[in-house]
Amino acid sequence: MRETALRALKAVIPEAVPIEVTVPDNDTHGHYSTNVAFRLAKMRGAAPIAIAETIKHALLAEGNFSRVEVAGNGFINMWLAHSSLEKEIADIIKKKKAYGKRRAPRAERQKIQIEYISANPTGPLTLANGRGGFLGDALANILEAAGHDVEREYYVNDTGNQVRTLGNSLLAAQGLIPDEEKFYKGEYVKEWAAKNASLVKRFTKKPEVLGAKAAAYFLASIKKVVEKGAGIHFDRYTSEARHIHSKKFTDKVMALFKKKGLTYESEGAQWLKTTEFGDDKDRVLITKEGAPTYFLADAGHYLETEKRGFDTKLIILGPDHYGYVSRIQAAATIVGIEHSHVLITQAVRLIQGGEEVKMSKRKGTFVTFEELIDEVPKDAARFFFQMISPDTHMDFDLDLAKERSLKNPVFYAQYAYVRARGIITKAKIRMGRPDLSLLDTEEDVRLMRKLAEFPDVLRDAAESFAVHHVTRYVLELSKLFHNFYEKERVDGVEESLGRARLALVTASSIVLKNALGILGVSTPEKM
RNA sequence: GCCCCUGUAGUGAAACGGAUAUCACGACAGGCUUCGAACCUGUUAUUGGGGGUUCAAAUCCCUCCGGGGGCACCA
Repeated sequence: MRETALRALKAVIPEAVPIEVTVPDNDTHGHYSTNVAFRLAKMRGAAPIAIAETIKHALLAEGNFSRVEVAGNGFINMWLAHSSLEKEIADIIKKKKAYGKRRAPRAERQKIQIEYISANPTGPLTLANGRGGFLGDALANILEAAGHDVEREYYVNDTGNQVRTLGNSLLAAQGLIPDEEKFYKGEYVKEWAAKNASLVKRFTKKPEVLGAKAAAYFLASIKKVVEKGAGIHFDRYTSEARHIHSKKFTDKVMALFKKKGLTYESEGAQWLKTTEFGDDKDRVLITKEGAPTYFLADAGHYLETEKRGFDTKLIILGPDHYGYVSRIQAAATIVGIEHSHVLITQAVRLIQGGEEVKMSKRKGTFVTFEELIDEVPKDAARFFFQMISPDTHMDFDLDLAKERSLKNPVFYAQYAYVRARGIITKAKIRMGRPDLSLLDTEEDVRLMRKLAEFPDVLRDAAESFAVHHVTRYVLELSKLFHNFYEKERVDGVEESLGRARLALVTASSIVLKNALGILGVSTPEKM
């Protein structure tokens, strides 16, 4: 809907000035508002107010707005004509599930690979993994709705050091080899080792094989928790062993680095000149023992992604990977990925009995993602995590989370949907061809406007990777719907008005369902 | 020491450089003969301190104070 305002403004402003249109929180500032007069003031050498007045008259002549006002020092506030809102409501009812989605124009459309979680299969998922998982899953939905081609990827480090360490940890847990500081210590290690005692014993001399077997088991349980428990989906589980090493992508990317003259040898190791791409130091690709580093394998993975035709790569990492960002961006640039974004989610701290517990997978002190999903309903967990910005540091107390899940705003939104569906299924009248111009109370109009915002919200969220904006939108829409519900009725009013209201309720139920669907939250018919 | 994130009502959070800083929970006072009260209506903040840039700063810059995280030939 904001497009209407943008287009109208572009038509009446000859200068190539960036035009911003905002949706004010306050109705007295219009449906849409722009500060463009301030921008033009310098260019035209005139007062913002005078410029705003000129634009105002041009907009009024244009016809999409019922009212245009100049306010403050030069804001231009616009009120959409009621007929524009009516058209939008009719459009929602017509498009149903597809409302809000679009096919991006060819020039804008990107082939995006979004990678999230990618936790090593050496144990259960942590809460931080879950946070990234929820974010990635919803973001993938949002990017898809914005018309891009999206692949959801879980990159599995199923080979190398950490798998051998897992194998050794299992051996140590059974007392077959001496324990070491770097081994995984969690209960899950002891449990698995005890349960598979004979297998562990058989591979005493081959920790990497044992580790691989255990990794396969842990990956399977991760998949179960993620896909079934949390509703987080993936299109591809990319295996480091099978997709990267077996296909020689480490060799290929190494060759590419060499060809570009970006490698050198020092102290017996092979280095990549990542400093030429903004990193604070160069990074090792091959150790002096001749082993490829994790970074080289990751670079190979990025090359594989590029070769598979992706022009955009998005990766969601936890805060422990912060130091990794600039080197992975360097690799992305070198292998030729056009747009590479690294999103860092901030930490989730664990609180128990009012005190912080240091979470460590290695030491085994953490609440697993599975525990969270078991204790807190999936919808509540998703909504809670997706309501806040990934930059926020979270303190997490499982007992509190259980208690809070009862007060979770997700029910507020779902209840709005239930109420809407209740009205629709119980209505004694049929919508037919409603006369939407009858929707003229404050509650009607505010709800109509909020509904019409949905496509704008999705586009903004896609551009800024801001999942929580969609969640906030759902709450705002729910609030307006509850307000409408309290004040206005479908049943028991004059029939033509009732039909128009039924259309508005129908449109509300559609948008609520679509928006909650993007967030991966269900819309029950009854609660 | 260097780098990233962060400091907003009692609590947890939101806010594209914009106008009267939103929302939830808690608290207090009210509201169901009518489409489900898991709802609605009211009451509570000069955004950690100090400078600066701007017509306009929670937002950008500098500085101080306080939190969280990262700085491996580990993953």
